[in-house]
Amino acid sequence: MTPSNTPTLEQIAKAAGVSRSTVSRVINDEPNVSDAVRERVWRVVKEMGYHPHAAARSLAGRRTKTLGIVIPQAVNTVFSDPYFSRVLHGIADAANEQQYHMFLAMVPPHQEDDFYRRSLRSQMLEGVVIISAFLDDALIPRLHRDDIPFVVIGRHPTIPEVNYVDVDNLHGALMAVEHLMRLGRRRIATITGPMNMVAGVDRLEGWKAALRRNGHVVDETLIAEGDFTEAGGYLAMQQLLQQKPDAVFAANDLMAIGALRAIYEAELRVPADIAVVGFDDAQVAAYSTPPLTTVRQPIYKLGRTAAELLFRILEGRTQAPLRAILPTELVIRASCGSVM
Amino acid sequence: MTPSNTPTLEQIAKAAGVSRSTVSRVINDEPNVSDAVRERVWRVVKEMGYHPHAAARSLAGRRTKTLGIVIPQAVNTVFSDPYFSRVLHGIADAANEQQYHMFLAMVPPHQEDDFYRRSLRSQMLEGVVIISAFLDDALIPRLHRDDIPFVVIGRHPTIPEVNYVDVDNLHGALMAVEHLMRLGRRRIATITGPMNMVAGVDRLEGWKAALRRNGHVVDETLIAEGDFTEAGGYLAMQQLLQQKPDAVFAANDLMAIGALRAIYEAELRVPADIAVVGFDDAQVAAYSTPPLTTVRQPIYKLGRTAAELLFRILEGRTQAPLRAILPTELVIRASCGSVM
DNA sequence: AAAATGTCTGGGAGCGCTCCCAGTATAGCA
DNA sequence: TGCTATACTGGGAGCGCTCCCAGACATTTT
Repeated sequence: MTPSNTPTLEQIAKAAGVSRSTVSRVINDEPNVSDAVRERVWRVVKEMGYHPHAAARSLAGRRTKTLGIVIPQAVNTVFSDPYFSRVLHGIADAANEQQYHMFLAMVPPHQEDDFYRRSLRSQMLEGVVIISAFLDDALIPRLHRDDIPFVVIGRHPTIPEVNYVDVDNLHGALMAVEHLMRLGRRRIATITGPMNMVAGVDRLEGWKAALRRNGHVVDETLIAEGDFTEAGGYLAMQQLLQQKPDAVFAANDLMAIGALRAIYEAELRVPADIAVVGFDDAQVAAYSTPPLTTVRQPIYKLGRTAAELLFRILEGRTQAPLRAILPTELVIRASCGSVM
Repeated sequence: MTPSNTPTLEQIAKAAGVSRSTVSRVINDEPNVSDAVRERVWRVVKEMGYHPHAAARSLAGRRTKTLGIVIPQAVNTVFSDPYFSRVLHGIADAANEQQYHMFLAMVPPHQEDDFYRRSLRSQMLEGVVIISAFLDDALIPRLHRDDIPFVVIGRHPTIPEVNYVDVDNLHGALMAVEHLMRLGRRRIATITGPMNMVAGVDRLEGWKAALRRNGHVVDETLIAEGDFTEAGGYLAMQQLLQQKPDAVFAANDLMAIGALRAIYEAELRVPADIAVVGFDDAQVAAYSTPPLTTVRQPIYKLGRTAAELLFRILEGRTQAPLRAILPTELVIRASCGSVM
């Protein structure tokens, strides 16, 4: 399939009048080759269009210079933002800097097992970045058991040795809710994410923490579970409207936009009657009516940092579980009522 | 790094009391192995936790069972929709069905060359899917020259032998514009995409075709070039407002949303004063105010079809340039004025 | 002066598989 | 009964590299 006229090391060696070993040294930039030889070899390499054969390399040496990226496909449908592109972008930039290749696995539900054997155990990957916020992901305990180096994007609450990168969901949510309090809101409801995702759980915790810290009681009737989709936010808001809240914190922007829709249909105004705050600072947030106050998370950085941690693990420069928590930032627009 | 206690074929063979060849036959589901032996080997394979070594396999055989996905990073920033996730999703599903692995390359601008050598020529990839709508992509002529099988997502106008998948941009745009005409609009402007992307060019052609087919003259002052971003759409619309159009066709939804913003700032109403139609049916389209009439394109299918074409090429079942044009569909919402 | 160090080069061994060919046993047919 | 077709099984060769060790030579040290 691929051009079979690709020359091998041996052929280059012959053409340059040196040995296989010397050519290998040259193309790998190793020392102990005279300048004259080095130059001659490079010339022949260019002329003959030599490209090292990846499989041969990783069979002989042990390095594949490849990292895996695992995305459970179910997650994909939940984050229907440019979330993935941006995370991948971050990983890609880090990988490129280290001359690493990226192997992408979008794992269909209930096929983790098959996939695991085919891809992860084939020694094709030096390490893995998992984009997953599912709490019950089966892959994580497995990778951990099999000693395959990996970093998860999204905190892992149950296995303490897991290396992960996450944003400070709790603090971000807390900031958002306290902002609403400062603006005089009293009955602050929340639309949560799915409870099998850390992001969902942690943002709810942030909402609760804000209430407690400010002497409010946590009123369970002001909590409605959503699923990170617009439709879910809409339904959750309809339910919450019966509790007559004067503000709502949605665990992501898409649900906040669904909430806006429900509020308008009930003929209430935002922010006059109900203030709305989202999470993510997705593109839509800036263009909704009114523009959404939201908690921005550094998605690109999340990907980049995950890859960087993985490289540190691969270089063996560290033993301890590695983790990074990136900061979030409150972006104030019109929907919370502080800008009219 | 990866568990080095992974057994090899030879070790399995010894443990099962058979030869290397027999084990190879068993794990590859080849015929000519007695049921008793087959079963015994499988048992030992499971017990010892054998997993074939990918690099060894592809060095010995010639198949890597891996396809590459190339995304010029610049494109990524232009399509800031879930576009990529969905395309990847489509490719992933097709790849999974064929037990193929996916190799992801997000190529930074001006690094095509380096990347090309490292990844594409290393015989790691059996074929490549290119997600690229840039007309001047340097990779395409190169792959073509080097005889590496590939399929491009997005029509390629200059090299006739290129295999590609695209949506019917021209017809989609034409439908949208004719829809506006049927609603009585007379001065229909357009905000184009970048002119170095086929999607941009073809959608503009569709707008022109609709005008011509219906006896209008093509008024160049009703054309403003955008860049597929919200901000670009906003600026283009501001410019177009001076021509007093009664409708505008934007080459994607994000620009349409930017146009809405410009129109509101000029204190005009949509659709009463100006009707707006977008392209893509991105998620935002349904939630803008008013909801956007738009041309839906089957993004998931685009990815899936590209992979399927590639597999057909790899199987050698075809010689001729392979291409597929997928249909678009007009989604009517409020912004065009036919639903009030 | 000989010995010790350092620089450069070549070739053997082997990574873990697949492919091919040569066997051996069993069945099928004259 | 022989002889050929057929089902299995084993082992050599080799994919294109990297790693390691040994040798040739130049340079420094005692």
